Amino acid sequence: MPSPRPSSRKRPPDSAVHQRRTREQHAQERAQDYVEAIADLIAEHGEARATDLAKSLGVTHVTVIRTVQRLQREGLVKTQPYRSIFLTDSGRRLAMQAKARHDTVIAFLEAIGVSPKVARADAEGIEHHVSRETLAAFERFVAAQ
Amino acid sequence: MPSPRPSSRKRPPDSAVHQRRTREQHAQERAQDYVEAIADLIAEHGEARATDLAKSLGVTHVTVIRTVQRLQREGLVKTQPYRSIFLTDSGRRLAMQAKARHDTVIAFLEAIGVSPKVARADAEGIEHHVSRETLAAFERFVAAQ
DNA sequence: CCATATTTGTAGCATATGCTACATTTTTCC
DNA sequence: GGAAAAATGTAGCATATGCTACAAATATGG
Repeated sequence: MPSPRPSSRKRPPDSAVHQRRTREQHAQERAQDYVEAIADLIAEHGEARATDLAKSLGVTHVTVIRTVQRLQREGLVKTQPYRSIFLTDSGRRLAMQAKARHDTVIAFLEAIGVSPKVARADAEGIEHHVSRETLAAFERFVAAQ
Repeated sequence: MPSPRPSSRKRPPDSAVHQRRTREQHAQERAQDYVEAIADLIAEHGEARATDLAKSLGVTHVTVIRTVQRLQREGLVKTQPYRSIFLTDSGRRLAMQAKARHDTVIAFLEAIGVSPKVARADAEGIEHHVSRETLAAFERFVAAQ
């Protein structure tokens, strides 16, 4: 007869599945933040430089350079030494998706009465953890206001 | 006259402040997940063992052992070699706070029409990024249903 | 009581991401 | 045109957190 202990289950408990999913979301999070920040800088200034990205993201230029190199390996950005940073088609798509999610979360939080300032701050983290279903519920709610 | 470039500002841009806050939240996230999982195991089985934590969290027992050692250094848990894992008063308080936030986020998502299954999955990540103000808005919304 | 199974612990590997220090390159300004 | 400032790049440090492999300790069952 099966013991109530999680260790006796064949199927991982939901908590493990959820935790793993959250970690996978974290693994994508940095890339999304970077491509979104790059897209913002390009839209606002025509170009994205490491020094500006560093300021937007609150890290040193070293961290930016390292991470941009990784994103280039992953095909999300394109850059050359001492040149601006550009988004690839993949990177642009990811940036648009991330921004859309970001904006939806902000709109939703404001719709339930959260101040714009706090909504923007909280959205930064929340945006990476909302599933399609939750996002759709947020959109329905905002549309119904 | 101030330049529009972020690099000319004396005050870091909001984006940098938000990003930094999100990273700080991530730094706390693992500790909260662990103490919450430990509290759950103790409540359900009377004790928390590394092997059970590993299954709950979806990682190997090695990762659990390492992280529990860190949490012990941080005063959140107490354990000895080959013994069960216990929460300190600090750890217990953190677990309760984390669980309360977790439960509020789930209740709220369900209240806006998200299925329980998806609500639980999304709450896992969202719970770490909601400020007090946002949580209060969630609670008001749930109470008004 | 002992063999086997399970759990725990260590070693050493990996990636990610943060930093300081310093060197090199580019840009700016006089 | 050249000095100074700013930006970029590398080296090497750090922590966190994931893993496999293997060894040691404990628990279980016959």
